[in-house]
Amino acid sequence: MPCCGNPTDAKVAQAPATPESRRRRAAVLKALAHPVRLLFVDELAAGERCVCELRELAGLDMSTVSKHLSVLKNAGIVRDDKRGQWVYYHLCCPCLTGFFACIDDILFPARGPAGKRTGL
Amino acid sequence: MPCCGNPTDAKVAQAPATPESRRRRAAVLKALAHPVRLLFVDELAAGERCVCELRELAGLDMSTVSKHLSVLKNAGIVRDDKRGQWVYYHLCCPCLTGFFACIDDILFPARGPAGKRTGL
DNA sequence: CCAATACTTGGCTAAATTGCCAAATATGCA
DNA sequence: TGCATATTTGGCAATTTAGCCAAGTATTGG
Repeated sequence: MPCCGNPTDAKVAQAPATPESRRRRAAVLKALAHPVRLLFVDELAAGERCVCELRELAGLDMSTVSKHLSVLKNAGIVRDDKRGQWVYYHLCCPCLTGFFACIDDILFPARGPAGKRTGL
Repeated sequence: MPCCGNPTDAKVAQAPATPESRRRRAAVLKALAHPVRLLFVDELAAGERCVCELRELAGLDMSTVSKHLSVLKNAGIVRDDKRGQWVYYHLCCPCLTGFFACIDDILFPARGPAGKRTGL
């Protein structure tokens, strides 16, 4: 069972958002809001990876990769697991696929004109 | 029918992400990644609102509110509709409720320890 | 123990973000 | 027309972000 269920189940009837819940949700969104971090999330959806694998995938400096991963970790999106010389990262929540389908509906609406937007 | 369907339907079996799709998804996430903009999205989920209503809700300068709305608009999340003296904003995509349920599963995992995270 | 590999942290710069104020634009009413 | 209200835009200061390099820590192999 995916952790998010589907939009018609009980999860959706959530408590009203509060300033605090919005602040925390914004923090998660902000952590995801970078192309390189989305790349890592995509990759980790297929299984755990060590930092050097992700470094090669992204083609960035190891320190940059490490900082991106710490952003994801602090947001609760991934966890790390040090085994010997390597640190392996994995996703905490498998729900992100449905999540991205939702974003893509904003990007590529199936129905009606999108209206004008810039720079997306 | 919600625009996003549920995680088990065809929407989820999407084309593999590309650098471009990640860039665009990141842009949507970034637009949502602010507490005030989440407040507006919550409010607009109940129906259209004019800028001055949102201004009062947020307690911010009108110019600040206008800029937040333009961020949401440029990301394709809301549209505006000028009627007389007022500009009304409304959500483009009703899928955001399920979307937030997914974020909340990261924030409040139902199963297992969350591991350490900071500053969320 | 020493060197190599894996990773993180600190520091720097350039760029982006957020909030406000002030000014410009648009609409409606008298 | 002329003023008030609604909204957007420009500009500024403070803060944050993203990338790199350099330096520090940890683990393995010889």
